[in-house]
Amino acid sequence: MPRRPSLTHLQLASAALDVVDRDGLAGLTMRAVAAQLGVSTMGLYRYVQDRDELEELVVETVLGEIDTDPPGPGDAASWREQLTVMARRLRDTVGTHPSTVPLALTRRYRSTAIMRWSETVLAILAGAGIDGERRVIALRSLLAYAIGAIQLEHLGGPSGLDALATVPSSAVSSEFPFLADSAAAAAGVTRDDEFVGGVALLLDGLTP
Amino acid sequence: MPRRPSLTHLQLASAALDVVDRDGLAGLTMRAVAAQLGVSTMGLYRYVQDRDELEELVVETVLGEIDTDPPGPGDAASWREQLTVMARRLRDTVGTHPSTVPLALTRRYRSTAIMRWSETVLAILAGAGIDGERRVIALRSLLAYAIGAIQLEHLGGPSGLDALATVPSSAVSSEFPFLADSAAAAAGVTRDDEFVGGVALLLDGLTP
DNA sequence: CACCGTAGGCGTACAGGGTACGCCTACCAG
DNA sequence: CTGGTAGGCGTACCCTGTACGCCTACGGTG
Repeated sequence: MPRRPSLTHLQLASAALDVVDRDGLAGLTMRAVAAQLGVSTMGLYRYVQDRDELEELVVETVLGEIDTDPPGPGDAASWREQLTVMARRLRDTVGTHPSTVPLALTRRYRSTAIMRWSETVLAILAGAGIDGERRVIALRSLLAYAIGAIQLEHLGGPSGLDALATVPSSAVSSEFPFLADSAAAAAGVTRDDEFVGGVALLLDGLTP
Repeated sequence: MPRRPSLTHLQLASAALDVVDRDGLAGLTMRAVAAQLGVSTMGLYRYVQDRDELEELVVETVLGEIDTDPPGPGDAASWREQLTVMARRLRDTVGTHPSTVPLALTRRYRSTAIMRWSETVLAILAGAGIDGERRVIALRSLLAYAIGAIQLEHLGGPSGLDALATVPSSAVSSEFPFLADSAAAAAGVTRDDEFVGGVALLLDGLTP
């Protein structure tokens, strides 16, 4: 069995991640990644079937950085706090590589990292006495909320709140009075407040 | 001012939407849309700056189909029911064109359709006596949840619940016991239950 | 130590894709 | 009838992803 492979999947993934972080998602090209590695373009196809598989690798790498250990009772006493920590970890980790957000969230992925995250969340929910279908819905809701919130945060809030806060044109104000009003109120809400606030709503809903 | 434009933006948009619904997102090509309209490829650039703008047009068309009239008291008496109706409308409309989901959710859009939706939601929230920053967070949370849920639904649940439900391999079961258990419980939960269940959690959180 | 089969490595080439550019042509004012 | 204006589009270019086939390094065998 002559000639060992000279690259590892991990090298591939982090090279690709470097490219994305530097040149944005549009810059993620087989040629660019190959150049980053000092390898010929086609060399990549030794390690990856497809450009698709390369993207999957990037996503897995990013998601793999999520700390999925159960939050120790030291860090967070109540299950509410523990779930908040988990949600934050997901958001903060993905937020470290903003350009990969569309990738991570659009891709049809069956990520083991997300499965580990889900497993820990389910364990916390179980500890809170939430079971059966109720627990299924809780997990999906938390995940759905986190995904959507990350997206809104990084792709420019389509609610228009941010934009309206900076440019409250009177035309907009008259057609969307509530939106204009909310834009003003939104000025006092940080991204973090917003994210954690939404998590709190869900958790309130879970609390009997 | 000789020669009127022979196409309207609406024609462009619906041709593009036809292409997407037929050939999937990958089939959305300047050439394909042009062919659909019986026009030369470059003809499209009379109406659209960019492929990007074409995609925006598609997104706006889909989102424009959302009914953003306030749900009449006839349809839904309580504000909870009204908000549920609004969330459902968003989800159901986007679900009509599944291929556009990555587009609608990935794109950095400042959609007037979403603004109209937001305005109506804010009005309902105001009617429920929810004001100020609390209302901002409520809107963002509902929107974030809806976006994430739509995504999970159409891009293959990354929680793996669906996959696990059909293939509960023992290896997975032992490594992810809670996930395996939840997969079984998930079998009894329909997509609709799941979506509305998450909305209910948020609304419970909003109810004092 | 020579050799050769095997499997990794990569250069070339091609089929799409987006779009810049410039000519052609239909229309309307005079 | 005619000239100018602005829409319409064919051509051509560059940039992707990737199929294909040669080249080369290695390690077991004689």
